[in-house]
Amino acid sequence: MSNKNKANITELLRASKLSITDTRVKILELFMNSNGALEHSSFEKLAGQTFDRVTVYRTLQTFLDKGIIHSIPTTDTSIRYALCKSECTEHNHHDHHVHFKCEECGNTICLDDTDVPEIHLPKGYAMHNIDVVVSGVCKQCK
Amino acid sequence: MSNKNKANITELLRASKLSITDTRVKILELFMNSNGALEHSSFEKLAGQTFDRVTVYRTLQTFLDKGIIHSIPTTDTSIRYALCKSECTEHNHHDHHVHFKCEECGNTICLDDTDVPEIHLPKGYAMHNIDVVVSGVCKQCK
DNA sequence: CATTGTTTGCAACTTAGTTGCATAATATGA
DNA sequence: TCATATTATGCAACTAAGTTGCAAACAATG
Ligand SMILES: [Mn+2]
Ligand SMILES: [Mn+2]
Ligand SMILES: [Zn+2]
Ligand SMILES: [Zn+2]
Repeated sequence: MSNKNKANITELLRASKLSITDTRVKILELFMNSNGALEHSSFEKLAGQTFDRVTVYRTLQTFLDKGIIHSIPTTDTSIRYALCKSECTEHNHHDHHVHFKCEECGNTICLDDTDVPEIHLPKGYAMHNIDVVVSGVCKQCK
Repeated sequence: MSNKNKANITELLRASKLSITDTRVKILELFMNSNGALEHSSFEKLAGQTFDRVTVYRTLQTFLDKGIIHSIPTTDTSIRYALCKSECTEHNHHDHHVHFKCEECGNTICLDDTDVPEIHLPKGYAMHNIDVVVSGVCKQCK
């Protein structure tokens, strides 16, 4: 982990008015060093260090609340989490990108450059958020 | 439950080469009488009758395998299930519709007439399935 | 209606997620 | 830098979710 990233993390936490703790820094490092979305179990067995399950749950919830990470829906029992872009704030998320889950390697990634197309709901429905999850085979697994 | 629906259910099970059992019929009745997607807990505490949790899990899995129902992804721990349209078969699902989850009433419904728009993935990705889940406020809750 | 294969329910288990509370760590400002 | 107030963490104990093996019950078939 570079010093640059360490500084980023500190800044990110400060900007969200969160105190800078070991767990939070380590979990953010993990996010930054991974190129896919992470599921809950990834955090407990992290690099020698063990984090209490409860702390991980609470940390992820805090990050969600603050708009630091977003969650990606699944039909199995493993919700995934990924870092939000810097434009996301506590009350205004901008995660309008598509998520891709590879059926081969199981990896889930954010396709940041693939826009979510417009959806026209029937009359009477108010839209707050759209989640698009595409499954298939990824670049690497082809 | 009308006789017509009972006949439909029997036919549906037979078409999928599944034997006609109490649990399967009751769970399909529940689907047909509900206008939203159902989560797992809905099935256990059904109308006086109690179903074993294990049986419910196995029945839903069987229905998924046979293309009788489809699952709707969530970011909480309550995957929802809904009946497939008749065109769905074991190896060829046609669930290209949008799902809507109301943040007020919690209800999840299939917007059967709202098509999933085309998505253009980056080069190298093969698409098998698209899930679109919109959250917001539904007709009734407005 | 007897036989065969499938489905169910139970027990026992694993994994996931929650809550309360005492202790430890962080932020702040004197 | 240090004392204090505030917040985060870890532990214990719990509830909920999901899985597996196996014996008994049931449905399909001729
Ligand atoms: Mn994402
Ligand atoms: Mn649907
Ligand atoms: Zn892959
Ligand atoms: Zn509603």
